Amino acid sequence: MAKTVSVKKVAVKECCPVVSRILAAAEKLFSKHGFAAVSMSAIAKEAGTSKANIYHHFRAKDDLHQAALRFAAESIKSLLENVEESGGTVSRKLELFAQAHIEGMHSHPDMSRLILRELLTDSRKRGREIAESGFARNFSALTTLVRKGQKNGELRKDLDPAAVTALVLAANIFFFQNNDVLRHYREVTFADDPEGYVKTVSEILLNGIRPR
Amino acid sequence: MAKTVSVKKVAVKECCPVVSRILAAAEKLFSKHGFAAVSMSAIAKEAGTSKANIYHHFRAKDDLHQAALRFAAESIKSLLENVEESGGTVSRKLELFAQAHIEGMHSHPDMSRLILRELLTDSRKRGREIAESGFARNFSALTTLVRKGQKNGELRKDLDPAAVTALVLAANIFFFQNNDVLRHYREVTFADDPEGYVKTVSEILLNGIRPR
DNA sequence: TGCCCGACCAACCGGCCGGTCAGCAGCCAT
DNA sequence: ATGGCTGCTGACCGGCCGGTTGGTCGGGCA
Repeated sequence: MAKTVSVKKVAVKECCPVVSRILAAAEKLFSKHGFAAVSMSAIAKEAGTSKANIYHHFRAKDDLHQAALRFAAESIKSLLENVEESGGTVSRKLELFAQAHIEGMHSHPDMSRLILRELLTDSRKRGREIAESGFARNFSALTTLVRKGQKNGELRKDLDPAAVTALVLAANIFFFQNNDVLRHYREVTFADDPEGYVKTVSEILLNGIRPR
Repeated sequence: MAKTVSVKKVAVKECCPVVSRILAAAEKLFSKHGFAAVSMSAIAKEAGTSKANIYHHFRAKDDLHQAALRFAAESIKSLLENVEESGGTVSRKLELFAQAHIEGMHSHPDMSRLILRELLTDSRKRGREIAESGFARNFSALTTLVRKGQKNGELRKDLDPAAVTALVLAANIFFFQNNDVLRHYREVTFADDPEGYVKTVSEILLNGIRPR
């Protein structure tokens, strides 16, 4: 009866159809409106079940949020795995990573938004570490790749690899988060063309905006 | 008695001390926890007044949120005004803008977070346009600057000016939003040094990460 | 002095919140 | 048939929510 906050299910993935429906509903609503703005009734309605049934499968609202977050984070495998084995220059790998990263966010917008939202929420919050873990995986993999490029002379050695990594991720996350806003600026033509955006950004990062 | 949703005060700035205290409290709490997660009682407590008194000055919770947002957005003057008259190359001006931009966010974190939070919230929402307006001002001023640099040959002409602008803003906003997360990555050394971060980023953007 | 008006507040309202619980339909083993 | 087990539900709870109300207080003004 103690107020334990441990997570009920370890492998929560697909024990039964209603659970994954609940998780999908939670993911969708939490990512769109935020944790506090979504009621359990709303989630139940979206999942096509009853509120009590959610409490049959999850201990509390916070547990459900954690589970949805964990489920989303699990699905983010290291994007560099496929890229690494593709052969080619580090520059090329960087662009491929960026391409895969932005495409991944685009095809799983709810998951991505859920994680990003948690990332920039108040620290100290439970679940923050889950969001961070997925983020950290990509960050450190990218940094390693940059270091390799510096070692073999393909990239400048006088730059902080973490700063390069931050720039690549920043460009992608910015595009994903602010797409709706950017879309109706007349200066912006790339809002519906993530691939073109990544190409331009890669070109800028690799060769700079000053003429060579 | 009609359910009008117009804003009560046009110049809401400092009609009386308690109003600005309420606005400051709203700005702080909304930016930290989000609209739905903050109760009027909490704002009243933070502002050192009563909930009823807030409703004496603002029609509804949403009105208060709007007012706080408007107040924050008003204070964002075009950061390029001072930069423009500084003379110097376009490259230098770009770096100065970035420096001023990140410093502005750093010294008014609540305002910045409030606006950024609103920016990435569900479209259709009232108040989104307020957040967009401040964003748009900086975006289009920066784009103009980039165009000027392209015209006088200082910057490459084959790059989309909006993409360059997006990259500059992305780098800064990413740094500001994710600072707490980045801080405890061992690869990251620039978390407490925004000036150094901007310098590195500017160098990358101007000259690229490939050796010349 | 008397009065008026805006700033302010304690107490309250209906309603929705997260969370609980007794019990029901179906199904399998006995 | 029957008793228990599982997956699930409608009805309900106390509490907090956004918002209202009736009224106090104090300074300008006649």
